[in-house]
Amino acid sequence: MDAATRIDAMLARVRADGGRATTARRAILQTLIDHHDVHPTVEHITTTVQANHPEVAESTVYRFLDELERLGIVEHVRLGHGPTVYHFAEDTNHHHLVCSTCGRVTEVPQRIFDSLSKRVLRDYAFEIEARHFTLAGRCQTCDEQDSPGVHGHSHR
Amino acid sequence: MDAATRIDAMLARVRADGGRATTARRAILQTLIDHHDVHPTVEHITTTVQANHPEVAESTVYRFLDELERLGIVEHVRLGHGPTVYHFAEDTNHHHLVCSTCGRVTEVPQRIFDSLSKRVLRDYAFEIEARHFTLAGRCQTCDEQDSPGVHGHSHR
DNA sequence: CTATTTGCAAAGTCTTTGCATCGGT
DNA sequence: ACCGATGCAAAGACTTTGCAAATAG
Repeated sequence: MDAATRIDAMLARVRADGGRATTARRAILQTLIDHHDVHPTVEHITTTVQANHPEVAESTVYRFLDELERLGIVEHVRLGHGPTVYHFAEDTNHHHLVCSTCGRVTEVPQRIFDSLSKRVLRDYAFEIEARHFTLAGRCQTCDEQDSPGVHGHSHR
Repeated sequence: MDAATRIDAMLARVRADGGRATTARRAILQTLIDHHDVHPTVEHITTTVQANHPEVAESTVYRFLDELERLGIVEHVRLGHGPTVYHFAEDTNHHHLVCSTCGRVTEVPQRIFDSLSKRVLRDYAFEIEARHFTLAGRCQTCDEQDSPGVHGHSHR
């Protein structure tokens, strides 16, 4: 499915909810698609959109992302100390490992979590929200870089 | 180990790092101990401390928590849209399931995550930081309350 | 005594909101 | 035309920082 088609499909859901398909919204969705691999922030999205549509305001991005989240199209995660990052929720068949040193995102399939989810549901009567399976850690590259040091103070 | 002893032990680590044991710091640690089950925010901690020490400023709490985190004594988590919450890092043998509806925290033992961690390390060369194993979801009580609705919009 | 810590206030960062105007349907 | 969306600016929530005074060691 190409980007234009995906955008139309998502805007169809927006309209089904009483929302409208505007230029700014198309551009925001385009940016989300183009940068889906970097978990963009609102600032990142706004700057990118403004390259072609200089008038688009940050508040528009915030408001549309809220709406997309309400519709279940995107999710947000707040890692570390920085601003919130957004990504599509539709990618329901995989989750993310975010390296807390280099920020690289590794995708892992949902099935990795299946047995854990089942066990927690059975033993603790708690249904984990799959979309919050974003886990922090260290990728191999960063781990090798300063493995001599044991503490790994990052001092933010 | 009683609270006074735990506080002394933690202040000993602070002093070993060149820090000092002050009244405000004792009160903050006492509050962290008393409220360890609710993942307190800075505001929560400050208000509690101020009951006995009205002069203690919020900035003091922020600064001391930063230091405790740097020393590996506490960790922070940012869930949903609200402020950062803090908890002891020492509780290394369990993790938290936080209900996104009622906020209740369920503790689960570390071993639940062991096989997942190993698998991710082996297959993806990624070492998950155990302390970020806080997972969101729905507890049974909340799940039963509005199970008829399928979507469960929470509107933040 | 000296270096760290504190309270206070100001500044900073990220996010939300009010409102007149604009634009999609 | 109608009602939702937008830009802008202001306000809000949370956090950090500067600095002189206070205090631990």
